[in-house]
Amino acid sequence: MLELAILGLLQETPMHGYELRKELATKLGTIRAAISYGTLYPTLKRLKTAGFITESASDPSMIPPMTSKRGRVVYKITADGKERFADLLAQAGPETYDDAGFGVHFAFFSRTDRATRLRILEGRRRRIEERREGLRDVLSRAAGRLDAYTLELQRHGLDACEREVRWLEELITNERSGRAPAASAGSFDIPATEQSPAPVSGYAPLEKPRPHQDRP
Amino acid sequence: MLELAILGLLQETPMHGYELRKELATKLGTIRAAISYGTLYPTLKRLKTAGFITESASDPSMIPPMTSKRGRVVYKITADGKERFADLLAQAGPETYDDAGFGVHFAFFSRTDRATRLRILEGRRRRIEERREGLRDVLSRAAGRLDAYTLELQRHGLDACEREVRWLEELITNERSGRAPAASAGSFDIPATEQSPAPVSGYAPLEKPRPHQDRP
DNA sequence: GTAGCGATGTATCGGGCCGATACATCGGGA
DNA sequence: TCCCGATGTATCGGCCCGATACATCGCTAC
Repeated sequence: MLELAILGLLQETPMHGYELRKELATKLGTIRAAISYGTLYPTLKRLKTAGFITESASDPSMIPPMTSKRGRVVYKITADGKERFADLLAQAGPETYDDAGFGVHFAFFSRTDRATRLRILEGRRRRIEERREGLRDVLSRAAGRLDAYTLELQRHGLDACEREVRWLEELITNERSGRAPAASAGSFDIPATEQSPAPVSGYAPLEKPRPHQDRP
Repeated sequence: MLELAILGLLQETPMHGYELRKELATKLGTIRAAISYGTLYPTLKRLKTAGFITESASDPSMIPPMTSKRGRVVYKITADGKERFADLLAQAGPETYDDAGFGVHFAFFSRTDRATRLRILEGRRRRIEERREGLRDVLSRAAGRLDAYTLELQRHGLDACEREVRWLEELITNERSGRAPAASAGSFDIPATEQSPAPVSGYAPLEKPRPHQDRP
């Protein structure tokens, strides 16, 4: 799952590890607070071995800091990596519908075609509905066997499930009618670039590629 | 974290692995769908090595099935294990406040004294508030840099945070005023045993110990 | 001026947890 | 009778995390 996220970010612009972690944190802040380096670096190594990314020392012309010793390493996606990213984006296994997997896929929906978006949203809805039914069963059947705190936990979980199903329903409706996802709480507006044609989906904006500056 | 949950369930009644997994699933259904055997059995082995539980073949008088070969293994908590459980319940590290850790602790709140309950609820609230602030920062500062789907994800996450903070606030208020946690959505009532004095908290009920029957 | 501190930066290690898999028995329906 | 689903125990490879180590840079405080 992390593989998809890394490939997705590197598709926008090359980066070094530290930067990648920060971008990951802001893009996936809802899913996972901050990715650990103990995960990030081994994953990068794996991706490099698989030929999906290349690592290169940041070109010396751009470094005022880091005189020598151990320079920072800039990671860059390869053609194979882009292909891999597209594959991962489109294919949906069971792990696509758990909390982490769905979050990552959703975060890259602007690079996903509408059919896939709908498939994933519906798969996720199904998953949450199952969880919801499980909780309802427990609450109705096993209520007498559980203490008040456990019951309160289940109730809160059930509530969250119902809320998420409604959210997904709304998103699905929007997708079908071809509208952008900016449904609720309209206090933040969408950048004007949104109207310009985007590579895959036709309306969702890419991040404007910050030019990977080392120092301004 | 799983260690705490297993010890907690075995405190109620001895069980074998399969049963344990099912109980875990209903008690922690909100936290984690179902614990994997690839986690459960190694953990049980670890607990046994540490002396917190003992494993014994289910007594042959109770087995119509499983003629011989490989009988089921019944796990039982030891005195050390009970002590360990109490320790884990009371002490609160950083991992106590993440999603999984908090959920497990909360599920055993009926065996936790009120001071600890309050400490944990407040720690969790703090944690969620931090996440919430992070999301607000992203939404206000980096809004222009992110696409509409990513923004929608953050908005939904922020919403969930705010909701959870309110829930925690309610629980904290209840704790301070000495009320039971059955606040919202009162369609399920609390078993009558609740009035009887419980070991630690004074009012929250233990599960009624099902007599661990193999076949009725 | 210089000492320290926080941000930037790369990397490894042990351990927890997961999904896939293997193996074995039992009851019941096709 | 035969197979399927539930019950049951167990291992293996792999992902991911927290802790830890090490090194540099820029700023502030003394």
